[in-house]
Amino acid sequence: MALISGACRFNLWWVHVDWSDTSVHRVSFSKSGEEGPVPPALRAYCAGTLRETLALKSVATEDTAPYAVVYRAVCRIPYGKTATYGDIAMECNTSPRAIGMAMSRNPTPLVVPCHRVVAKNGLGGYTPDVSIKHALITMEQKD
DNA sequence: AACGTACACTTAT
DNA sequence: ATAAGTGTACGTT
Repeated sequence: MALISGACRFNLWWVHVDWSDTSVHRVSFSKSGEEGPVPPALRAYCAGTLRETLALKSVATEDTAPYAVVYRAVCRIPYGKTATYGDIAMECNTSPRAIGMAMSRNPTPLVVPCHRVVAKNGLGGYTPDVSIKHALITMEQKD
């Protein structure tokens, strides 16, 4: 199976996706890009027409992946809602710091909705830019 | 309100 | 094998 590389636009950003027909391998953001093939569900999500958690498989949730357990817990966060690092940590029987590390190393943002994980007191951080996180949360919470 | 420490885990030396 | 870093949380000052 060949890897497909494509991109679609979200807000003011481009979402680059490396994926096969069955699972997503890598998702990244940049300010410029070119239209290309992306999973239909992901495209719909970026367009704001898919109002639920992506059901795509990600390499991040494979059993062999380091933070698989954490990523699965993150996927459990319902669309439009958020959880704190502490919440996830409790679910995984781990510490908030491990969650932060897992999120920062998340190979597939969006597919694993790490943007729904926020700090207890506010937004928390995000790479490459918190504005993406904010835009995503805003989009999910708007009617 | 600010500071320090503890939490679990990964990556680099 | 050891040390330090990480998008935190909580208790104490």
